[in-house]
Amino acid sequence: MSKSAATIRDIARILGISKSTVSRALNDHYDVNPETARKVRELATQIDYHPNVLAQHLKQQRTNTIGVVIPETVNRFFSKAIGGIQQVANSAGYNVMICQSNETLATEQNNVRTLIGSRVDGLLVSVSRETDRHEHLQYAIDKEVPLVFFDRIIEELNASQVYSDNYDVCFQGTEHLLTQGCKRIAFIAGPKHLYNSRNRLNGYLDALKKHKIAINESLIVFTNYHINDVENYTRQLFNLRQKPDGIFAINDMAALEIMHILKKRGLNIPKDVAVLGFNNENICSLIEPTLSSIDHPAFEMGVAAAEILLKQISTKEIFQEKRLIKSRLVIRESTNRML
Amino acid sequence: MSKSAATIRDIARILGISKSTVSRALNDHYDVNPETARKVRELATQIDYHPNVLAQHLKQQRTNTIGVVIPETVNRFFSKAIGGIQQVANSAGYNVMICQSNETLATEQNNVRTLIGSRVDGLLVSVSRETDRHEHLQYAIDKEVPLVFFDRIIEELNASQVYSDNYDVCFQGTEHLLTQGCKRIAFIAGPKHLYNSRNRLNGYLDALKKHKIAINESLIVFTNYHINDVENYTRQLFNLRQKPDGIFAINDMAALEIMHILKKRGLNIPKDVAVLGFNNENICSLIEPTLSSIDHPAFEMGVAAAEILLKQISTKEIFQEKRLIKSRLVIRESTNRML
DNA sequence: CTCCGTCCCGGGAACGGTACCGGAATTTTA
DNA sequence: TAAAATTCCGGTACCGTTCCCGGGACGGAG
Repeated sequence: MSKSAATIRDIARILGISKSTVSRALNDHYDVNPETARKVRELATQIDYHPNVLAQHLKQQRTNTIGVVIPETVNRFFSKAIGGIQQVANSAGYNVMICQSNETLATEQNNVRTLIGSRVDGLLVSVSRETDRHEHLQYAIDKEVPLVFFDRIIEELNASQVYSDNYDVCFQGTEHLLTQGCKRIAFIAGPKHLYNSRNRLNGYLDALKKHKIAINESLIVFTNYHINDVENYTRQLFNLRQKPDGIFAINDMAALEIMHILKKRGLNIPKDVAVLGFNNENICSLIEPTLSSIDHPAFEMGVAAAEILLKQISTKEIFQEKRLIKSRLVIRESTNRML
Repeated sequence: MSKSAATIRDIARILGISKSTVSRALNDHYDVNPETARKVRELATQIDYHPNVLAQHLKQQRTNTIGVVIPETVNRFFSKAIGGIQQVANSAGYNVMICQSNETLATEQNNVRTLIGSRVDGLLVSVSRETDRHEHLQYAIDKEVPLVFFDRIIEELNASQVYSDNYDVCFQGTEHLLTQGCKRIAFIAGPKHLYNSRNRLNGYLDALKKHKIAINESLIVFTNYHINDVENYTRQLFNLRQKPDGIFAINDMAALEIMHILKKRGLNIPKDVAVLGFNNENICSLIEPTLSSIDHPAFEMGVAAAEILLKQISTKEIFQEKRLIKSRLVIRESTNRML
């Protein structure tokens, strides 16, 4: 026993029956005497038998595992989404294999390849900020590996997607800043080639248009989600002749750093500058002033993505489902000038 | 081609050679004509052949995968550690399978079982806050699955461990608060049965002893890392006749919430109450006052744990290595009364 | 008594690789 | 020129399952 695990043929040998019978007994199939089935099961627990899943997977050509490719787990949005994914997957008897692209295209390509190589039953992908091409994802589709994008989607590809209404909520957030009296709203945007970034920016732009505010290119900053840029572009923005009186930031951490810098400059938030974040982290309600933000439901998106993927796997059909998970504007002190 | 992937025997059939030769060619073994090897490789890329890793794993009785069990990915300490683990693992050609226990013993037991069932080559574990028994981990040891604990270790078990000097750094942190003039330091501790919690608490207690400060039980709070307790115990602490003038919190989020509550009560930090956090999140330097904290090197611990595990796997030896990763006290405004 | 159906069970072929071993063909050495 | 060594290759067993298929035993119906 000790070293190498017990196999089905050990049970067969000890009981003096064939391994086919043991297999049937263990999988409670028909065509097996209840008495022998009982003996098999008894012996199995006794000698601590556990089926070799590798062999099972090889035989039945599926792994009961879904692969997840995300930019990075330290990003709270994604770590929350993983929670949702795992909840759904585990309760359906699936394992989850997580790969981080570290926000680079090259490792994302690697991840997809190795996951497909590991014969995962399906793929959940949120692309890196660098991903401006997608042969690797097309490859998965060609191989007929079920694929669902979530949050950072590639709209051109024929795959299911779970997305949020970035356009609407940014429109709404910008409008909120306008109603607070902001005239010069800076927008900290993400990389241009990302679908989400474009939608968010368009929401901002259209809100300005609706309210007949001229668009000022110098108030729009394109970042790469790098935290260390923040100081630079904040300085630039506030060296303008026409300084911003409102900022819509790409995420809460950036918003916090911006607020920190502005406070050091002696500016009052929200009186002098209103600041709006994105993601609605816990911290938003713990700082001073409390930070208005966009609630971006990560867990729910993970749940939805996993559900769609599992449906796709079980039905073996290749369909394209698009599910919208709504975001929500949460107003706190940092944009509330009415207090 | 289309549906089912190309196999080694497809190549053999097309080239009119045996599959053994193909196998040798692909694994560039000796005993194969360079010319045939070239033809094999050529055809392999041409028909997009990729070895079936399941079959390989089954044959060679190893999976090139390490299993990781952590409480939860939303905890930034662990998501950072995952980064370190994956860096080491991937560059050594290993895959990583991550499971979350969600801080419960039951799912931790499940995780360990399924990972062992999946025949991972080794296990990296940081136990849940509930884990007060460890048959499931002993089981891994009995099965001779290499096992390395990190951060949240079980000292009684005969396995390698990567830990940090919780005792020292808490001693140091407490002493720092004392030198700032604090007389009544509250300590927000973790669950008593966790090794780390005990060490931290002991560091605090011994620092008080060294400075001949009487220990006041009502200043010690045992929590479960639940954020929602914070308001309760903060209220309790400040309803005491002898209110604390210093707080050593279990993590930065708790510290932030405490500061938030105290500020609403009109208390000045650090003058009235000095606050010390734990983990040294980015946010520490972005809030007001900036938060002193303990730098707890998550990434490095992940790296160290993975390194030890891989060494253990490759040498096939069962040894017990204990590696200390030093933490560091980072002093900022929230505990600096000298300004 | 034969025939047929039901209930169990075993043999063996897969799944897709790897590796040992033996042997044929060719080259080197005595 | 015969013997030995080298080079290259194929056959086959095996990893641990699942599953199809064939068949023996037994009972009831004709």
